[in-house]
Amino acid sequence: MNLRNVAVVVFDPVPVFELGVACEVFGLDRGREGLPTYDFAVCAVQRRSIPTTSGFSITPTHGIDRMAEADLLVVAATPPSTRPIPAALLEQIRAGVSRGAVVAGVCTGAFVLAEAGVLDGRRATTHWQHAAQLSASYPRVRVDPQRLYVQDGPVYTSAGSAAAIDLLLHLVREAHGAEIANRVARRIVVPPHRDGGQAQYIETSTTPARSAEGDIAQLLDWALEHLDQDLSVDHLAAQALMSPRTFARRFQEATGTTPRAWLNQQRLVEAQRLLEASTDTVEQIALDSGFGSADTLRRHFIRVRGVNPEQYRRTFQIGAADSPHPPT
DNA sequence: CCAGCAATCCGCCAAT
DNA sequence: TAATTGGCGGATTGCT
Repeated sequence: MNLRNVAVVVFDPVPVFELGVACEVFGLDRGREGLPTYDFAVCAVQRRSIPTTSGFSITPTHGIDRMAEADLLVVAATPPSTRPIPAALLEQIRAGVSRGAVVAGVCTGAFVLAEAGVLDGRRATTHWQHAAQLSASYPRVRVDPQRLYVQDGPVYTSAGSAAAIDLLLHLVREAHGAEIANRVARRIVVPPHRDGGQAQYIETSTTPARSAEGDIAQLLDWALEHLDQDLSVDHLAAQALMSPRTFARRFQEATGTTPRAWLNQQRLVEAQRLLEASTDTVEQIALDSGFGSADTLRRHFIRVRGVNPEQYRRTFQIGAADSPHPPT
């Protein structure tokens, strides 16, 4: 994916948080830190002062014609009152998909993508409060409210507000690799725990935070530092001072996945980083990231990324453009 | 790609 | 009594 030019579309009222996330990830010049820079624009149908969800107003600098230049179109959350959606805007979205751009619907932005028709037959998610309505209004969209974010081809959607971060970082990872995505994540101080390459498979937690989450969070930090070691469930449980059975339950509650699945995700992200940043052999990288052998790493890699480690490395070391797209 | 085998996961339940 | 714990066994996953 070539990702240089990003356009965000906002409506009335402008969702402050979602717009802020997009600005934080794509709208700041971090070129001095060796991170990618973007042509970034906030667009709206009418270039006038638009009220936000929090009482103040902003004035977009661009109209929706600006969307035609973008590699990535981010559609911010839209209240159901924003109807009808201007035909010219829907046309920009359809045209974007046709010419190979990527579109991302954040939160209720999925409704706009659905209205444009680019979600027909595709999987998508949205804020859990609106999932039923999305499904009812657009029967051709396969709504999965359990995911933090969902990719289907060039169309991405994310659940509630905070999942926008996970989605946009995922896009950064696809375009620029795990190393860059991790650095951006660190820069905006997002904890790495949901930052696995497969965060879209983590179920959104509806259970309230429990005190045990702190213990698990500590353990996750510890495990990330020791990925190359034998991290069996028994070892992890001992480290967390719990019985294996209780540990497994706590882990589920805190992360939404099982220990093994989480470890595999984290190890895969580490392997990706090493493939990009080092010239070590795949065998060595497999050992350093905690996979028992190059063969094991290869199988996990193909399953998640759709290409083998050698191909992935070549893509990122020669041309920074055109990252492989995993089949969905 | 397969087979053999170990680790893992999860429902169940007795004990706290 | 209600909630939590943790051991057990069988089905499954997934490693070598």
